[in-house]
Amino acid sequence: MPELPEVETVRRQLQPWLSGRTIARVELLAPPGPKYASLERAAGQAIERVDRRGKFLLMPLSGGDELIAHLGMTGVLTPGGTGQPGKHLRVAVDLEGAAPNRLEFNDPRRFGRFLVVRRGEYGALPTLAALGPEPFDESFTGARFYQALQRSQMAVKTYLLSQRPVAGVGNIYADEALWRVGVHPLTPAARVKKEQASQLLAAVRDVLAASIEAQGTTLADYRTVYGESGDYADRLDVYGRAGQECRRCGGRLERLVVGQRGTTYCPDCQRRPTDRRRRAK
DNA sequence: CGCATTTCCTGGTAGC
DNA sequence: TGCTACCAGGAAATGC
Repeated sequence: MPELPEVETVRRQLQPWLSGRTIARVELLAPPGPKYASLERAAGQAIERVDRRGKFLLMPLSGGDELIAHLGMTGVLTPGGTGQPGKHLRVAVDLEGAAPNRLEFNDPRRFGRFLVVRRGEYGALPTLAALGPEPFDESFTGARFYQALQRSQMAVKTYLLSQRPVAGVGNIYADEALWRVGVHPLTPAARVKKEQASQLLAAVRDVLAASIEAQGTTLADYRTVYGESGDYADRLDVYGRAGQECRRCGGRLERLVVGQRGTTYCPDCQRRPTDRRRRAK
């Protein structure tokens, strides 16, 4: 499922092809709705560039609008124009100029979004409006991350998934980063120590950077713009490995549910924070 | 406002 | 083989 590394991979591939291109028309094949709002406004505007914030692709348009794509779980962007439209084609963007001159958005599960807003006006996208810092922003320090964590009593994993303390971390990389620093996913965010917070931010950066280098993690649906799989799945230490052995201590990885999300962790490396109510054994 | 819960959606798969 | 039941989950909507 596309998280920051997968979206960044797609961005890097789209950028040289799409930037500067003028949109001739946009065809909406999905039922109209807020997930596909205002697409008709894009016609006649040029795509200035392809940016990314967290898991959102942001394409500022020359007429003062902005085209926003979120891949959800199963969204795939591909240069189209070949063959018949697929069963799950939701949006097709026709471009002026030489082929390939069509961008297709396929999304079997329809969790994705593909819409136009006035530039910078993210009222329809509250998560984007309240998005935390980009993890690779150099002015984003461990101290600032610690301050952000201090503001919430939520389980640290759930808080990471909210996109508020840092942008772009999803279920896979949250589990990976927490395992790397030995923090239990249910630890209240505000109880993460200052030193741990710095280590956690460093771990988030390391795992995201390594995955970007591998062009992301393909478990099922994610593909790059050119249809390739991401190779990071082979390097996952915890996600999807419940019941297998921990690569650090050799113990058995366990699965639990945190904030309605499947979570894998090592009960030996990631100790639960002290619970005062726990009875003596 | 903060946080928990529910909803959206369908391919894949386990079980019979 | 074909059927049902259930699971996966990012973000928004809803509830308290």
